[in-house]
Amino acid sequence: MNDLAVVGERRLKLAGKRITNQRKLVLAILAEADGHLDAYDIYERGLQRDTRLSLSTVYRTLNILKEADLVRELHLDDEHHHYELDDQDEHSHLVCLECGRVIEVDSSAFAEVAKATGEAHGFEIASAQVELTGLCADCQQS
Amino acid sequence: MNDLAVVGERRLKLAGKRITNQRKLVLAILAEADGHLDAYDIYERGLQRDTRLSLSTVYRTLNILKEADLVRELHLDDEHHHYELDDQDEHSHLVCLECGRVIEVDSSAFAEVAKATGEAHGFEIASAQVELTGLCADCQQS
DNA sequence: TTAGTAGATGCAAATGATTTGCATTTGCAT
DNA sequence: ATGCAAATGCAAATCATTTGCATCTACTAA
Repeated sequence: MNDLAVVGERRLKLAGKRITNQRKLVLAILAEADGHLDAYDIYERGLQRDTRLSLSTVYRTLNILKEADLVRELHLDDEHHHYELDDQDEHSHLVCLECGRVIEVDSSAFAEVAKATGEAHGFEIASAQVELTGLCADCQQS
Repeated sequence: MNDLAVVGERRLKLAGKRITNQRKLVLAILAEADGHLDAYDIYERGLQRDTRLSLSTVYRTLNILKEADLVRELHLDDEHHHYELDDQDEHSHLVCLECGRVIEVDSSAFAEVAKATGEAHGFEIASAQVELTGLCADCQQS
């Protein structure tokens, strides 16, 4: 099992939550994935390992993980949400309008600007969501 | 009628769309508002001026305006979308986690970083959505 | 200016993601 | 090991958004 999942369990317990098989499963899937899964993706992958998993539990678990700041909810498109473990390392998403490909890019530069922007308005920034859309290299040739 | 609404009508016509009373109404409401309306807000305000307006038309109109790059769809929370006229001037949103207040801030600095980030990955950036969350000055005192 | 028509609208029903009520199961503290 | 509050599965409920269809209307061509 991935380190990130272990950390997740620790933090869940700390938040007074029980460590159930389903929660371990969701955490493990999120930790193994390279990111951007939606609830149904997680449900499908989870079912392959344990038939004792329902879509509602996936949603409930995601909400708990979100509240515990263990996962981030992304708005990559407006169909449904996507989720990824919040591993604290600064990155944002580049979404190709043509092929839908999503790549992660370092975004420490954005974080700095965010902090400065917040300060200028008396805000204490908790998080910055940056979603960039455009055309990827491949799709620019059409 | 606001300049922005006039520009909107011109661009709608250019896109081969008809200028109907309902579309004028939605544009006018968006132009007058200081931003961040959701579909229902627009519907309610519209009804006060013209009973001939349905919620579906508001949604259909918003989608058309979105495709014509006349409005931006925001993801300020995960309840529903918010919309604002895309007046081309660079700004992003600061959302207070406590009171929900939303303020607009200049974001040309983000735009620059976005462009550079895109270039570094062969992407041609079309738009950058930046949503910052945190605690506003007032709410920090609690 | 007017008639014809494709495009737009209203209404109600459909959709689809997410949430919830409730009976049953299961972590985990004692 | 035991008990009970928390978690789960299922199906039904929600709620934002979309869509089918009959009716209406903006705009084009005569």
